[in-house]
Amino acid sequence: MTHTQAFAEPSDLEFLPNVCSGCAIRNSSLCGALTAEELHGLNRISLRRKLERGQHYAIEGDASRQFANVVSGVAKLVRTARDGRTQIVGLLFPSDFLGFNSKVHGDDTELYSIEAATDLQLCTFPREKFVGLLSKHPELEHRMLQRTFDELQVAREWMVLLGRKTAKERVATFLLHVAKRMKNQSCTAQDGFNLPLNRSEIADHIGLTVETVSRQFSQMRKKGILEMKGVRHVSRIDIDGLTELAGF
Amino acid sequence: MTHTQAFAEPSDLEFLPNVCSGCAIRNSSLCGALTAEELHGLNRISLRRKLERGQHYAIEGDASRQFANVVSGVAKLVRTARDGRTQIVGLLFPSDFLGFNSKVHGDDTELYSIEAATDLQLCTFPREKFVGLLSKHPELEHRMLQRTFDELQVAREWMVLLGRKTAKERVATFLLHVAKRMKNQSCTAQDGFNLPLNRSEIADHIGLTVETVSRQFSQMRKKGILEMKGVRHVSRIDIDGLTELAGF
DNA sequence: CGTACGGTTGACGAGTGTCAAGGGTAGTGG
DNA sequence: CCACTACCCTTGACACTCGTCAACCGTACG
Repeated sequence: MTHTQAFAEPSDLEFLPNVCSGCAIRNSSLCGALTAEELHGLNRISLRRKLERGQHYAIEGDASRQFANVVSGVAKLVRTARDGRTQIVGLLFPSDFLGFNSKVHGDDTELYSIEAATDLQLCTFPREKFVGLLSKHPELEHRMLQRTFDELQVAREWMVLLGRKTAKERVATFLLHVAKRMKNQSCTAQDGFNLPLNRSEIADHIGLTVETVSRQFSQMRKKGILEMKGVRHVSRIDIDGLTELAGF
Repeated sequence: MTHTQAFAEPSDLEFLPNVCSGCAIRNSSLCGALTAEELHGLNRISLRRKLERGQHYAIEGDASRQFANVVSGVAKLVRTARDGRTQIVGLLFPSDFLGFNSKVHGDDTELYSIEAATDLQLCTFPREKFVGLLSKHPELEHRMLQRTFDELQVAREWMVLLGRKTAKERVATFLLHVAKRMKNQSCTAQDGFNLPLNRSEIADHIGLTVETVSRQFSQMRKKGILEMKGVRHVSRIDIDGLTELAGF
């Protein structure tokens, strides 16, 4: 653990590659494990990519050729059945990493579709190059491991939600979870946040129908636990009230 | 990637520590990343531990001080609510690793109870020593990463099950999953396998009630998709039939 | 201004949970 | 070896939450 994980000092900034130097997730993402010189190397093989809400970045079953960091916006991991049932198995927020869906080596197929839930900016790199970096930088692999544990942790909490919680508990848990992740980023804590998913996507994430989600929102608004401006913007939530409702 | 991952050759065997040399999971577990000499080191700090069905290895909220490999038997990761609702968020089969529930470093508390679902043999090591090994052996960390991805993958498939599948689909998926994992190990493929969970535990794993699980078992037996000898032993399953029922 | 899409609300129904009773089975002790 | 007990499993009757279907509303956009 000899590696520096320090936040970029002003003196460091001038040495960062152009793209990386202004990057909002420079330190919170995996890249935080890399020195300025190493970032230069990564920057040469990386490509910024913008997607609009609803666009697909990858499709379930396709070969996966790229890795990426989420720079801004929210992406969703989606599994869809032939009969139309869908489940969102993960949300990716800024500084989250995507593309490692199963095996680290080998030509893999995507296990889930990756879609832009909101307008999205990604920083992508070719698969092989990144795997090469991994084996050269133990600290990078270490961060990756840590991140994967965190994702596993989130997935298991979601198993509890999907397996045992009531509709009300699910919506409360969802709101708390999103609030936590949205406030960690650019959005100022004061003025609430925009939901990264519409009602139908929320339903697909917490295992309900649109109608049930909508009804729960209405009830919570009526009780004053939740205040909204429009259908997407949450202007205030009662954290304690929601925590009470969230169960477990 | 200079490290050998070769299966133990006869000539290697004499150099293995006593306990490790006869270990059923020597190569399939994380230990497969270590050389004979390294295993000697690990063996000195490791401790075999046996638990009977129902015993707790760790309790949710306690500090976690050990890591362990499952040598034989099946362990379950359990979350229980104050009102009694419980969800099993993971099953650990032989060669699976346990104890890394969130942070790699730091004094962590267990996020789930770990219980012996069947009679269980573990190979345990103190937390700090193992973390030390990790940083000295990139190959070990690499395997760990791979394994964690696999677990994440399983967790997400389970999210699909818990979020969107019907009772029948859940039971079918569960049977296929368990059959696959049980047959990979000692049990001879011919004569079926014993279910590692009772009906109530199965219910807690797939998000149903005991009664619903029982009814689905009965229906499948009636249809001839499932044959059992006693309540625990599955003597035959119709893989294609179950795959059909499993959905998605 | 019209259209399309997403959101909300209501009426109703289905699938699963709840409650209750009875049957098997394994383990224990006489 | 049998009987007793406790626990697990199974089955049935009924209830309830959430899903389905349908209508309507609001907003965004052409």
